[in-house]
Amino acid sequence: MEDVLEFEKVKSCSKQFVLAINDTLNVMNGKWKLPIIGSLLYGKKRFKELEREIPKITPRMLSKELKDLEMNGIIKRTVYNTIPVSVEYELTESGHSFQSVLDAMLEWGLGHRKSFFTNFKKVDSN
Amino acid sequence: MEDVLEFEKVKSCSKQFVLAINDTLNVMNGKWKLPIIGSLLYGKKRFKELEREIPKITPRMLSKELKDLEMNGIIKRTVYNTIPVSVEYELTESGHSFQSVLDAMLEWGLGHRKSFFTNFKKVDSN
DNA sequence: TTAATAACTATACATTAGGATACTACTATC
DNA sequence: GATAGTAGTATCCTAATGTATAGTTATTAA
Repeated sequence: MEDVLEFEKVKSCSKQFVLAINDTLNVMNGKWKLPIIGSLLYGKKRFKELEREIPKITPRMLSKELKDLEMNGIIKRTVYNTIPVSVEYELTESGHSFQSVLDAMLEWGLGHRKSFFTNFKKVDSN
Repeated sequence: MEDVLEFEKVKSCSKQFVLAINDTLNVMNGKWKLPIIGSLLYGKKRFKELEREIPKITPRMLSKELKDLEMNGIIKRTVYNTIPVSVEYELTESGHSFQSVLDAMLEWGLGHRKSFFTNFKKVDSN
């Protein structure tokens, strides 16, 4: 309830509006962030597991994007003193809640595909 | 109802999942698409109006991004036979419905900022 | 006739993102 | 001793993205 009020309040305040949306944009920007988040939604993973699960990603890119996501508080990195060391990556609470954005994107994307391929393409071929 | 079912159905089908999310990502990708969509949410605008409303955008970028958005069925371009010609840009239905994605991004962004500046930063300064 | 506005386009340049490839340190296994 | 696995780094290079600046066509207003 309180959150809905705050949400409505902020929609009219463009500075905060822009900052919050920009934060969200930064979290997903680039070619690899969403695949990484998507993969971690199903549980914690190690570096090599992610590398295998995400087709065509190079270790350089994976390493860079993981650092980015960690700095933004989306994932948590844990090092275990095994020999050799193993490292696990998992989503933070914020990271998990990001699924709501993915859901909105999925829903809009599906609706848009539908209307795009019916309305627009037909008009185009006249 | 039907849409919710379809939504759930598709979440388990990763190919469509990825395509739809990628569509959504493409719509907002780049530095200028969201500012343009944001500006058009408040009503139709002409080229020069957009140029004035969006700080630092160059006509080259504005022109390019408008074409992109038009091709993707997000905005509609109308030319009027005034002298000299005037051109108006407005969101399509799909374009307007994109606000749901922006709302999700805003809501997540606000929540994330909150938890980021309380939890994370405090832990960081220990 | 010079300037201003609308709606762009053209050219050249700079920056950034991402890709290819090879390498490190450590250990275990064949 | 060679190979493989883990978790990455280091370099170099190209392609995509964005910026700066100027020019175009047409018309009206001073």
